[in-house]
Amino acid sequence: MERPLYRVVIDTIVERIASGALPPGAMLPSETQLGAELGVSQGTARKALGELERRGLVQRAQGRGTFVTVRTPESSLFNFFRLRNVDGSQETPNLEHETVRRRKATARERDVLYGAPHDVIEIDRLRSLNDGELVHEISVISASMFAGLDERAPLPNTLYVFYQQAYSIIIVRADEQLRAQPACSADAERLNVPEGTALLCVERLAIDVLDRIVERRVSRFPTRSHAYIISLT
Amino acid sequence: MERPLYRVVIDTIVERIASGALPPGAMLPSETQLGAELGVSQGTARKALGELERRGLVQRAQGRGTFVTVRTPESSLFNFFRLRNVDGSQETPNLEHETVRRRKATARERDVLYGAPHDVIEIDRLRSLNDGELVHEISVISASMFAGLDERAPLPNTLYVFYQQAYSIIIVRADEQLRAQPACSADAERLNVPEGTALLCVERLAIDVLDRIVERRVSRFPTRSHAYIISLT
DNA sequence: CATAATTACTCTTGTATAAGAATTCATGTA
DNA sequence: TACATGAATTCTTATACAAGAGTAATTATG
Repeated sequence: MERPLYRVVIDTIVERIASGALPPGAMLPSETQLGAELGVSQGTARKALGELERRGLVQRAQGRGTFVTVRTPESSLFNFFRLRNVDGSQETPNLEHETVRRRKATARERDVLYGAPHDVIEIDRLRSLNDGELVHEISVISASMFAGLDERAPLPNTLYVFYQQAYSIIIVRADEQLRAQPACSADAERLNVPEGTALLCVERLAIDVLDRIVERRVSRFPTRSHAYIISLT
Repeated sequence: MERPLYRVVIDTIVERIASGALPPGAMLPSETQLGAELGVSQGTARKALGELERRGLVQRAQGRGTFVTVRTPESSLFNFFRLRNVDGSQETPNLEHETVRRRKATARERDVLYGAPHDVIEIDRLRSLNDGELVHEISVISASMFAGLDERAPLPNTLYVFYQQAYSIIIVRADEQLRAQPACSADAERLNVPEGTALLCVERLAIDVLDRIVERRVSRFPTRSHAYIISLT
């Protein structure tokens, strides 16, 4: 079973990006150089780079070159924060409250997170949108994979950008389950809504470029002035 | 302002599929034939076909050929019906009740639907999942674009397959807004849940291959034993 | 002489073409 | 039935040329 050459090139570059050898913003070798280095033609290197561009891992511009995609707070929000105003516009949520602590993993977390960690770091955050609507998020990550993260509070607003910059862990996909649930008393107090209010509840598994489930996140929020928007293809 | 050749090829094939000249399941000309017919090389025809495959409009198999994607009830459900069991498995919903009627479009519908129709057809359906959970859907389409549809009840379970087969209208995208809302008394009666139960409310605009908004659909359902699942990239 | 505009050059990716390999499927034959 | 053969298809790789972007040299201009 032999991989095609262009796939070998893809895997090589993915590995270099995942390892941090090619950091965000770095310029990749040109098609010609890459082909010479890996012993394939320029056209084959080109095919690989095109596929990586489709995956969003690199960005290309005629005359300039190919660059590792820089995940800015804006682009990260655009991709992975689906809450929008009714007119479709987006706003950056503000951090209202944050607690970070290290604890033992639950059975479910050990099952689902990459490496079946014994200890996890739990990031509990309350975020607010401009008109006062609140979002409660609990993110759970492996303590060994993100060593020392629990001592670096306060954390940046967009965690995935931070994961990439500080740990070379690049989130490329998120699988989500959505439910509508009534607010319990704790929810009601946190989110400043009456108990029993219908909340949108999102359970997310975030997956990195090496196809590892890196984070489990549960979000709860009302949808009075905002909606979760998505495009199915 | 000149389109690249491969884009001309893409547009040509899209137009043939949208017009019904290439019906679902039809075999496309081979790369060589297509190239000869349109005056481009085999490689350029190939590039166009590859892009159409990525869009899901055609399916290709080495040694067999290229075929217009057949939208089966299964594939249509997989793409556009996001409700799944907690284990990720999918089941086909059963039709419990259906009413189809023709009426004047509301201002919002005229705004949003392609062609700003004066009259629309409203398809009101109640569907059930295996364990009894109910889903209420209201689909609204242009009466002129879907002439005679209101006299063809009962309609098939999967409308998008029917749209393609009977009207050559191919849905390729759906933009959705999700909210959590309490069940009103009408909801409660229809869905057999207590009034005030948290419901997931989905407003969908379905878009066809020519980028026209063809249908507006509003769904409401509880998420006790099922969840709306989605993968973000 | 200083400075701005132009030109030429080199590097990059984008587009187009072609040839051979791999796969599938039908058909003929033992 | 089993197997070989051949024709048709897509898949992989390679190569040539076009076009965009940046830089340095050159020229024009005050």
